[in-house]
Amino acid sequence: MDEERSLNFIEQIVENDLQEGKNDGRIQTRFPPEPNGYLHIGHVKAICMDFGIAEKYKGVCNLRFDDTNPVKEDVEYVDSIQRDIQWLGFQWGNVYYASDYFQQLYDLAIAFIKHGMAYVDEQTAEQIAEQKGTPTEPGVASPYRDRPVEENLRLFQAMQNGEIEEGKMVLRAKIDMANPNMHFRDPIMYRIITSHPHHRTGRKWNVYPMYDFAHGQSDYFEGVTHSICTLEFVVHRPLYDYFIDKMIEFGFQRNPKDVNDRTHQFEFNRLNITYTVMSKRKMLQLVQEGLVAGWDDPRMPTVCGLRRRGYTASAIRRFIDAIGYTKVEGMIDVGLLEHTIREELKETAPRMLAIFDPVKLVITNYDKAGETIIAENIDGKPELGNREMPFAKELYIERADFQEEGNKDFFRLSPGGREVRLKNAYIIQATGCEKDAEGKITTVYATYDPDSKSGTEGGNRKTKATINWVECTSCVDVETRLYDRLFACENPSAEEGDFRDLLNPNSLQVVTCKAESALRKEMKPLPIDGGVPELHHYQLLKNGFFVVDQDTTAEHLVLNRTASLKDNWQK
RNA sequence: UGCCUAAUGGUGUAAUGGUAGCACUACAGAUUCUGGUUCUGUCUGUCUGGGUUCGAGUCCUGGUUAGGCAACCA
Repeated sequence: MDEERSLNFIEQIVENDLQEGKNDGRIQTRFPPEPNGYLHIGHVKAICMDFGIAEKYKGVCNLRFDDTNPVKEDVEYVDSIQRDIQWLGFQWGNVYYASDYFQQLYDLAIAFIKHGMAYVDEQTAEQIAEQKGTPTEPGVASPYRDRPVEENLRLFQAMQNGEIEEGKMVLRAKIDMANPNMHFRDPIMYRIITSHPHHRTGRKWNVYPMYDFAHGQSDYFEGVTHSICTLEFVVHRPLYDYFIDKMIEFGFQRNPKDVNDRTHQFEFNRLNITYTVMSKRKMLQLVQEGLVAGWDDPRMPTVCGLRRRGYTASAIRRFIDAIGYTKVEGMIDVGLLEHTIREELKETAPRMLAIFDPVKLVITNYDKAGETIIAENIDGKPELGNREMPFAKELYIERADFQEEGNKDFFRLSPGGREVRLKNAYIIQATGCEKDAEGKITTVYATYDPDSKSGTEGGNRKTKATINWVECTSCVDVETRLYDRLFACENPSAEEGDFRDLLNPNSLQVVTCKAESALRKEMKPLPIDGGVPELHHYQLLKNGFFVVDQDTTAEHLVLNRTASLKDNWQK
């Protein structure tokens, strides 16, 4: 019997609403990104919530682009957002745009004016900000606050007709300049934008609604029942409700039979992860200043970055599932994200041998030619197939696997020391080494036991260590990009000063290693599936999980390290 | 000197008035043809004062601390 997983607080609200028969048992959510950047893992948390609730309670989740600010938005982002959501494995009901509602919102604004609840303000942005007061002091009224309705109507129409210069006038809701909630101090409903065409409506509109005058109404027009967002919008909720109340009052009611058929906003905690930044502004800066290679740089917390790093959609979703939803603003250890991808890849990623810091090993008593070893892709999982490994007298091994002077804590090769297994092959024993003029070891010598081959009866002998090797003539050079955390400190956003000074200088290390010949099959351009390069994962034994990078060509194989293996052998 | 949120091991999250549990991390031991994995075990927690109750992490109340709110951004 499975332990019943407890509901998060949003699911509890939804189940209560369902029990009470709200909205006729209808569940509708939406994911409302602004198309002004690439999706990051913080968005994924929202996506899993919005789509997850709809899926779980047999409702629908629509994708709505909140495209009310043409200055910052672009179709490029519309496309990438859709691609990323689909890659994550979610399916929306419809694609909507806030710009679909520009006419309705304009009509609604006219209604506000006619009811004496909105006015055109001609002050500068600075003057308006100044009059807003502070959280502890009330604001003061604009001199234009009591303009006659007809004048407001005329001026607002002039704004839309393009007769007024950008920045010269705004439409404000007439609410309460002394309200303890700053958002109620006559919030701006509309501003003029003529400098940029809208990516969908072109030059049709010269006035554009602000978030607070667009978001709730858009939810309402669509029939959203649960409008779920992050905690920083808690203070907006009263205004969200206010505008919808007025809209119903003014006869813009969606379902005339039922005043309770309406949307409510709920808020959960935003995702913060150690050693990274999640702000679009900072991420944009990293990209534009070339501090990372692009939005899909494998160090970036973007969906495309994580994907290029080798994170699978299922691992990302399991991570989101593991961290949960609450109202506590916390900081998630990036180690948990790494744990989820290791958990998956350890079951699925074929193993390969590669040598990162090679030294030649000569097996002095080996004289066979053309020997090939058959190795399982994953030990103990024959169903995942096997591969061929050429074996010969001369191999490369890791420099760190040989010590001229061993000790009891060192399990690997040293002259006269322990017997050591060559992975999937023979047991050897070091006999000595050769050095160059600087004293650097150039060759290690060993003898092997011909009866100790893996898989044979004589091969059952235990050794304390097993080491990596590749055969010298067949191995292939592979560029590996070894990634580490982007920032050197846990919470870059909390530090004083410029966040760029906190970058980890060693977040990318490029090393060419010698990998076993089986990896040659990857030396071709990566197939593209649905606009997204396919992910081919490997574990380079003892080194970590790697994924084939899209820079790979027929001549040049590039592997990104997704995550290292845990290493308890440090001292 | 405002309004709004919140506070459970190092981190994240459960417990919905009735045994403070799970995951990650850390540490120890066992296993292992990866010093990985796996298994076993250990450490560590209800912000604080008062109240209600047979019983409070949970309810009430005072405090403390942290975060959000003063864009013609979303």
